[in-house]
Amino acid sequence: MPELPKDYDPKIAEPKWERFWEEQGIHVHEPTPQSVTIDTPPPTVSGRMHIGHASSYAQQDFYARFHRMRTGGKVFFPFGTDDNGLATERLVERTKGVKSSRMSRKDFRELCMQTIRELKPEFVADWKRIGMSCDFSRTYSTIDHRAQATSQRSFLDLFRKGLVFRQETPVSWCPLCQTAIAQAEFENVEMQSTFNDIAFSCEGEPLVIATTRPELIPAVVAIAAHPDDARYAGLAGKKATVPLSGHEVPIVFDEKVEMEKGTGIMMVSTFGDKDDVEKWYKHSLPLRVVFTRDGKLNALAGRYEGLTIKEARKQALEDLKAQGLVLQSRQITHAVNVHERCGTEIEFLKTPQWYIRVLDRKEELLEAANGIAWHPPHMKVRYDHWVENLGWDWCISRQRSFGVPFPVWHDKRDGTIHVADESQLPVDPFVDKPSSVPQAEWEHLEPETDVMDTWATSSVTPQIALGWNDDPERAERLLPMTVRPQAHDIIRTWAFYTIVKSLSMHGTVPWRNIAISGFVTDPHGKKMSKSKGNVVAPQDMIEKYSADAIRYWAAGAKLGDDIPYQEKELVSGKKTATKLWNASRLALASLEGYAGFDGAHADLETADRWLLGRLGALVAACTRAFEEYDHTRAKFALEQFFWNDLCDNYLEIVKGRLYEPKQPRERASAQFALLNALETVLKLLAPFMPHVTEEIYAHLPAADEQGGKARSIHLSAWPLAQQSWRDEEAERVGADMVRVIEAVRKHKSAKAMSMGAPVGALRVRSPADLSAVKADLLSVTRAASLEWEEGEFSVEIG
RNA sequence: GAGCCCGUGGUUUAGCGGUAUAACGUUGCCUUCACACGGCAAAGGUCCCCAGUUCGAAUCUGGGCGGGCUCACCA
Repeated sequence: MPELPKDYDPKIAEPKWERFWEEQGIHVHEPTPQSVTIDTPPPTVSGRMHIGHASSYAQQDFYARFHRMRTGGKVFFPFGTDDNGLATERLVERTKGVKSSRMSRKDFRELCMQTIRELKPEFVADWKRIGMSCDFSRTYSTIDHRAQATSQRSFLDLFRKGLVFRQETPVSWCPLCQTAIAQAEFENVEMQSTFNDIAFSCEGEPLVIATTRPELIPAVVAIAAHPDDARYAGLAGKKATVPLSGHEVPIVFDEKVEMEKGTGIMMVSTFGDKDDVEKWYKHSLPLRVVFTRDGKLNALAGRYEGLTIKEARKQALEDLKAQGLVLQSRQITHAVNVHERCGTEIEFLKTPQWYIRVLDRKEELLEAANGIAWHPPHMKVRYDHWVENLGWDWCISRQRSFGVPFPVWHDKRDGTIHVADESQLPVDPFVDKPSSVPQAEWEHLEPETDVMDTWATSSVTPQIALGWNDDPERAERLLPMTVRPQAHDIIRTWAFYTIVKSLSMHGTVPWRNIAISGFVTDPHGKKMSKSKGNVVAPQDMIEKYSADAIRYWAAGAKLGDDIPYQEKELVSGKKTATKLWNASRLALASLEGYAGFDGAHADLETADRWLLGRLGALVAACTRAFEEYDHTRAKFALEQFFWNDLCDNYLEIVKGRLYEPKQPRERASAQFALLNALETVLKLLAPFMPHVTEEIYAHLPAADEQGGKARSIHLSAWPLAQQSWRDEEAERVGADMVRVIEAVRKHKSAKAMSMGAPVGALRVRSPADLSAVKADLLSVTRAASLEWEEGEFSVEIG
């Protein structure tokens, strides 16, 4: 019998098994329509993995490993990294000390590619090191050729369906990043601001308007009041004169003006915010743009030209004060939309952009979400809410350089748009030419300079992973995928955009299930962030406690629930692994000479049938929990069984029969139950603790696995919930037996006796007949004798 | 301003109609015979508050209070 060494060292064993899995291709799987397919989130290459990643990816891996065992290896679990777009540009600028604006597009793109190549191996290593069972042999990047081709093909598909359009319209703009951004990239920040009452004039009469943005006064195109506001009814048809610049603007009436706010009458400029944009459209107002793309003021702003928005704000206010036009100023705190990546206040700029239609498809998008099972169900509300409140179509163009290029050229002569042919993807319009256009015409073409939003590509992760670009029909047979695991912060982006794309491209939802994980917070439930300095490096924790311990901790967090991170909680995973190791050591050592139990289930000793009955219930509970994405319930049930039933009670009960059997048969009975329990517990625990269970599994006797032992526990068959193991009578007897053991322990503890110390005669009364387990009870309690009679439970110890 | 989630011993948490689960921590005892990274035992809870439904509520309903998250508010 293969003996287990005394100690288990995860520092050696874990990397060893990770190499084994990879070398043996344990997780490699070519998907078929019967496969369980997982739309793994590609993490953004950014330094290193953090503890939040560790926990949410561990949770995904639980399902992958469970289903892999259940389906005999038919789990498609791809891995990719997201490494294009603004986040990557910023990473490259930071680590290389460069500015993209000072480099050529070509050089910057090359530097980005090179930087990713440098950082990626170490970055991906962290994912392997927490035991992710992804198929790393097909790791993709959202900027590699296949991803670019897939993204471009998706664009062409939508373009040909009329779901993509190009329009010059006011768009949310980040003056720092100098690009358009989408609604989903807004972040709200409370800011201090000054609300100023400014005197405009109307036919010689003062007209007081409150604003926080005096620098926008030169951009004012109208004054607006509520149609029901009696104070301003008389202004109908009149013109107001704008201070500083002196131009005249019409007075319009609009229900959206709040009468109670400020002075009840407001200026409309092009553009201060979303409402200005709305009024501009609604009242067909002229355009007076005072900003440039980099957030400075232009010639139309007169003497403010060249100042930044903030400088101009200050200067304009001073000028107005000097002219006595500021009647009142008060400090207020108000919410301002900023760009989530850089914190810069968002402006609106009329520029040509590419959009995907979503606004007129809200119904369809809401309906689609009903076709996906949300885990937990309440997370769907966030999606619904987002869709209901969409204010813009999805702007997918970015005025940046490191992204997937649009497969588009413009004809200089008449602006005609030419797109690439599907067969030539991926294309870079700076380098390639559209095959549909005769060569003679190429000189008239100029490339589309914008690149796509990173979400325009990460929204096709199912298609990238399933190889849709190479074989669309096959990929479509594999859709929808089984599950999308992701965190709740990107429901409005990643989940939403993926649904938009899949509906548009294939007319189906991208996945049948979506499993939303929570966040790891600091011990007080606050978000972790670099700025708060409360981030935790999982690498250190792996070193200290093992990857299995971190995974075990992550298994304690329900889907959707945030987990407060407390280092001490990693201890329990480590202890569980050690306990498992030691229990296995005992079990394997006591299997010496075991050649199977020759008999039917009913021939097993009662205590053994009790254990197997409990085990059967455990298997059923764990299986159902995993099927329902409720890993915490599986963990809880396992923990109970393993520590209480198996270790504390059963192992103590059968030691006598294992070490000093009165007859070989009672020993074989215990060995049968013990081996089954051990093997089953290992398998049920394998999704949570893949390394230590693999190490122990390798030492299990080969003969006892039905159908032979698998190469890896992770390819072994998930245990069946054996109905034949359930045994009501044995479970009733077992329960009372445990009560007797507890009573004796309590007695010994009260007398300060060792648990191994002998006691005198036991007189036991209990509802269940304990005569069948008398020998086991005498052995575990070390009692001199035992007398049993039926009755209300009681134990007397002589 | 709106929505969603949560509120159980010092901390984290299970249960979700019959007064409560476990871990960590605390205290005491126990080391030949898998494990002191262990075992046993003890102390510690008006299950946020109020009202209702019910024979009975931590569990259901309504209303508060507190925390977290999300969306809106940007003149």
